[in-house]
This record gives sequence, structure tokens and C-alpha cells, in this order.
Amino acid sequence: MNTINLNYELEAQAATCPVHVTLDVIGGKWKVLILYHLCQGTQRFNELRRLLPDITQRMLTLQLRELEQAGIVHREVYPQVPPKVEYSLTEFGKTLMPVIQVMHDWGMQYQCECQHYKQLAKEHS
Amino acid sequence: MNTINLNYELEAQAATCPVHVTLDVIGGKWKVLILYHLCQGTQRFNELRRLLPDITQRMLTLQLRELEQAGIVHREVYPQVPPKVEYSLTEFGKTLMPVIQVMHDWGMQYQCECQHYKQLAKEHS
DNA sequence: CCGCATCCATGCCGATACTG
DNA sequence: CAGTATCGGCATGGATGCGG
Repeated sequence: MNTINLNYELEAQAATCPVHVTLDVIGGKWKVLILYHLCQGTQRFNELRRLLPDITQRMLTLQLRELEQAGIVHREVYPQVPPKVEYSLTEFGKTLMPVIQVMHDWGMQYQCECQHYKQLAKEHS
Repeated sequence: MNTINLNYELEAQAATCPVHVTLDVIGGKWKVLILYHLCQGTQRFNELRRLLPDITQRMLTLQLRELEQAGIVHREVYPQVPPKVEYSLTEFGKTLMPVIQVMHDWGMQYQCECQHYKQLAKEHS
């Protein structure tokens, strides 16, 4: 996927589907949550760890790297001891804020419904 | 995760984080793409397969089940030969349409930037 | 034909320990 | 403090078979 593919028109349509483009950037398991916290401003590595209690150090590193490569996140290393690394949204990354905002708003509004259905699912299992 | 947890205030905060609630519902690898196509209207199982060339039959089944349990998708079985099953958004599921819409719009607008950064990443590897 | 279930391979993700 | 290394489990994917 996502490789140049001249032969398959159908797959090309899927590759350029706008939703697919967005998912490629924020589709990881943790990326939206990381971005949500970076929307509040610059954060250090361990601040993000504290904000995301369930993420492992390894995954946080990996997901931040991917966001960095996608041009969404800026990584600022301060050459000092103890080391200090700060993460922030790039200008391009800030264009994602409406997306995060909408997801935040929906979760806020429909939290109860979600829990209701989750409860039903549990009972049926 | 997502179990009732009276002891850990920090995790409770994470569990009720609105973004987290949304991700619980649409967080699968394929759910957003499925919902995007269901936004266009009712679809039969194999129509969805055609719209999502890269998904396996198995995964489509599983993800549709999860969306059904979450109250997002309605599954209508017609008892006839050949069999026919239609999937559509429930009223609750339709509340997600703005979320999908925003992701669609962002992908549309920033497709070029994304490909640019992807290209850079490829060269550096 | 259409939808679903089962078996199995693979690669992603998590837990833990270790390094500069 | 901010990573890296290694190993193991689980989600994902492919192939195949089943029932209507």
C-alpha cells in the first residue's frame, strides 16, 4: 500500500481517498491522543508519558518519530545533562487541530451513549 | 483498560478523556473508512468489499460487528436466496458524520503536503 | 453466489531491562 | 531524562471450508 502503483486503478482510488490520507497521518493507535495533548502546547517526553498513562515508553518514542517524519511534530533536543527533549506541533501539524477538536467534542457529547452500548455488548457476551 | 477502576484516579481521567471515548468507537484500523462509505448510504457486504479493496473479508466482518455492538451500524438481514445483508448508519451512528467529514476535508486539502513529507521520509531511510 | 467461521502465519505492540 | 534492546503475546491478514 501507498507505493506508486500504475496498474491498479481501483487501488489508486483507495490510495488517494482523502479519508485514507488523513488516516495515514493520524491512524496509529496513539497518535490522536498524543496530538490532543500537544494541542495544549509544547510538552517534554516524560510529560507526555504522564498524560498518557497507558502508553509504553517504546510506543511513545515510535509514534512521535512517525509524527515527526510526517511533518506534524517538531522535536527540539537541548544538549545538556540531564537531557531534555521537547515536542510541539509544527505549523502543518496545527492544521490538524480542527480534526482533534471534533473528535474531542463528539466524545464529550456522546460519552454516555458509548458506555450504554458497551454495557449492552458486555451483557450479550 | 476501560474496566471500572475505582482505585486509579489517573487512569480514570484517561478513561474518560473525550478523545479516548471517540477512539474507542472509531479507533480500529478500518472503522473510519467503513463509516466513510456508509455515510454515502446503505451498502451491502460485497459493496463494502469493493469500496475497500485492501480489507480482507474476515476483517470487514469483525469491524462491522464491533461497529454494530457500539450502536453505530445497523445490520439488516434479508431472508432470501441469494442472501442479502445491508449495512447502514444508525441514528446514533449519524452523529459521527461530522467527524468523518472533517477527516475527509483535511485529507483533501493537505494531500500534497502529506505526500511531500512521505517522500522526504523515504529518502532519509 | 454471499456471508461467515476456522486454522495458521506474520508483524505490530507491550513488558521489562539496559544505556548514554 | 530520554531513549534502545530483546523477547513474547495478540491483533491482523491469507487460505480454505461451510451453510444458505
